[in-house]
Amino acid sequence: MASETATTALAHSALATDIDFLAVKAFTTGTRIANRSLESHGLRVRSYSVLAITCGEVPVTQRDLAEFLALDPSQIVSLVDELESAGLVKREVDPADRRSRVVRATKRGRDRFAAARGAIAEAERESLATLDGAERAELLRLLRKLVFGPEDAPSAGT
Amino acid sequence: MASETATTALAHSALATDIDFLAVKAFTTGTRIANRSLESHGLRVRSYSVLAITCGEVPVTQRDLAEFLALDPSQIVSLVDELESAGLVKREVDPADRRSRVVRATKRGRDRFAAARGAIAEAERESLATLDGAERAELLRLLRKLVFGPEDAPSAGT
DNA sequence: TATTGTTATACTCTATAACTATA
DNA sequence: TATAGTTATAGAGTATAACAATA
Repeated sequence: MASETATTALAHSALATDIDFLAVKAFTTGTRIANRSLESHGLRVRSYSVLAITCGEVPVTQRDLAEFLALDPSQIVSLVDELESAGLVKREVDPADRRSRVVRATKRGRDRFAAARGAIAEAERESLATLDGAERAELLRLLRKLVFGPEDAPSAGT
Repeated sequence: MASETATTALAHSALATDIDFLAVKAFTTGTRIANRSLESHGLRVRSYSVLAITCGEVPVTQRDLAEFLALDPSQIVSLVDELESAGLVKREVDPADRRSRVVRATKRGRDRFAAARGAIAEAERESLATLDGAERAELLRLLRKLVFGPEDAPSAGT
């Protein structure tokens, strides 16, 4: 069977020990699943990410969003445009600095997020099905250290 | 500072415990670094991946490549076109099934791969700098289990 | 002079559908 | 009829550059 040949070839190639390659392979599949799950909520992973952050307690500007999503400010514009025209977030001029726009989720946005969050959790269960609970926890810990750094890593919480 | 606000907001959002989100964030950065490292070798991560596999001992068809890179066969066509016109791989008609093309690295392709592999290793060191050796090993183990499954995972080797 | 948001553009990646040649 | 490879196309993501309003 071709698929057996494929797996064999991959397992014997240099890529089998390339963390970046394996990660991209695993998580592009994860993104695909997540995008399908979000489709019925009118979102994709990127717009979901923006919505999730604006649903938090800390007020954020578009510049803030660009920074930690590691996207160019111009990309944030279209994401916020999209969410705003759907009535999920609104832009507010920052009185302290009238160049800045603080982006906040509306009531409707928070409701949408709550529903979409369930879809994301389900997608994650699917894409991480081969890992047990302890392994997922460890994977989460390693990723947090990668993203937030050794010190800044927020505690895992409850 | 805005960047502190950004990290704080992210750490307090629902995304801080979303494995897929954190993984995508961590490894799109990794891909960016890897692409820059490969630039001087005339490759990108996707063409590097194809080249890496065709440098392995197991002969692979384009269909095989599509399968384990999780790309559409039509995307493989342009990747192989690109590598072939650079003289790094060549297509051979499979005598057993003349529909299939076996893709093999040329001598030049293997040399290029050897050089590029060093660049990839360097990029990986950079993108995983916050993890120590044991953590990288564990991350690799978890990713292999995700990609190859619990049984098919090739042994980590030396 | 520097920064926030915006518009514009080009290139890469992702996702499908249809076609050809072989089986 | 089914499969391997190919061509074509449209939409999403990535990367830059330039501009207006504000600091």
